[in-house]
Amino acid sequence: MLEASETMNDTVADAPGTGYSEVFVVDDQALVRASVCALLESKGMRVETFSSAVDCLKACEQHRPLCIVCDLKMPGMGGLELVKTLHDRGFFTSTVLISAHVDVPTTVRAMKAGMVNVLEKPLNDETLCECVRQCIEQEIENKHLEADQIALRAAMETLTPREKEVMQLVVDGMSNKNAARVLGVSPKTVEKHRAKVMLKLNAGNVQELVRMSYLVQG
Amino acid sequence: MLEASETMNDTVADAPGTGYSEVFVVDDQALVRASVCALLESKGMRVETFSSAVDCLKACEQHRPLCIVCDLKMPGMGGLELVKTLHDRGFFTSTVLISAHVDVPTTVRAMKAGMVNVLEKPLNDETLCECVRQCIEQEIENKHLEADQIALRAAMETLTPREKEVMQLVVDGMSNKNAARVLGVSPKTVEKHRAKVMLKLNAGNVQELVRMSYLVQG
DNA sequence: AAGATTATGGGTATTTTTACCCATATAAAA
DNA sequence: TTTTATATGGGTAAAAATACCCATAATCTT
Repeated sequence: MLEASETMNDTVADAPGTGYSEVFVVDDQALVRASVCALLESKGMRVETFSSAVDCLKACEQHRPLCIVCDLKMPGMGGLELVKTLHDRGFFTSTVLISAHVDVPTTVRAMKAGMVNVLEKPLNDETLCECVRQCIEQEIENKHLEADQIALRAAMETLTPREKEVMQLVVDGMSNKNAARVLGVSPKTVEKHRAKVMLKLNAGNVQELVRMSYLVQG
Repeated sequence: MLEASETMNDTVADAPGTGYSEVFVVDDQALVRASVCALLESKGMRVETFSSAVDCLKACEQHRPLCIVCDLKMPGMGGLELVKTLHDRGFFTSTVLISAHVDVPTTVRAMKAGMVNVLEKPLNDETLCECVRQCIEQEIENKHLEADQIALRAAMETLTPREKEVMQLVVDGMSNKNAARVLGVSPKTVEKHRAKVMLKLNAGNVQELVRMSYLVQG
């Protein structure tokens, strides 16, 4: 059984060794949940189980695992929609789909949706373990990069609407004078906003600002 | 002087209407080749067929199609190795895998190798056509992006070694004064090189320069 | 040998950016 | 109600970038 993870809701620090679950297992069948959980825990992984995709989504809001193992067909939201929803929210956690009777078109759709693997039931224990292990390894690699992105997004959130507008115009290469004309305000005001943006994002020059803008979006 | 009509094959202009084959069909069975070819040609596509992966590879050297339809199992090189080889050579042409008896693990491997779709034999005519049509559409989209990149790379090639150095320092956010100190030259010289870079790359401001730098590399 | 390219440097002037200072008005929060 | 955040604007001065002009020396090409 799982316990002790109710009072914590930090978003970044969930590498191995912090007490957080590394793997989320989502399946409507209690038997599958139990067996997969037991298997992974026997390999030393911290596992949390959910009986539905929505429960998993809620938990992901609080804490991101390093890997998600989910079923294709579940009452309500299925595995495919789960991954799509996570991706829409900016969570690109490696997800493995498991199911009985998977066909080729479904597999293709799953891979296109962003699944890293599709495994058929009955599950081969060794295959699943190896797959999850690889997911976790790769996910830890990505953590540092993502941490930078999260910090940057947080800093961006401190920008006021007007400051965001000015930032976009600056990133697009507009001079303060032209930006002022576009926004219908004095160049002095644009300078003020621009300076505030640089300060809040801790950017030393426009080049950094452009790079930051690229990092969070296209 | 240049003879444009003969040397334009390997770069940009092979969109529909130029007389080149849009689709390459690779299968060791003549019957499959013939039927797939007939089907696609009946939809107005220009098709070229190959009985082996190596023949297809050779043809790709001369001219890149907009889509490749290939079999999984063939004598010699199979469909998976074909795509991998193409990707290794920098050709990311959308490829569709067709085969009888495809299983889920193979499908996963194919998708990871970069296939855009996997279809089972016997083929559904409508499905295959739709799939190829989508590939072509997307590939044409990519052509323009790639064309931009190629043009940019060409422009970058016109930069002298020193200009490239200066450009990198500028993109990294260094002021002319600091760049001059790094290079051990006068700020005036850096200004000169910088101006030349902006002119040669047709960049209106530093922001554009940073974006260009991002477009060609990381 | 003549011309082009590359790399170097200076002078002058304008524009742009940045860093300080000053201020007011409005709406939301304490 | 006072404070805070947001958005607005001005003045001044230094720093940086840009746009022109001028030049020399080495190397490479024709």
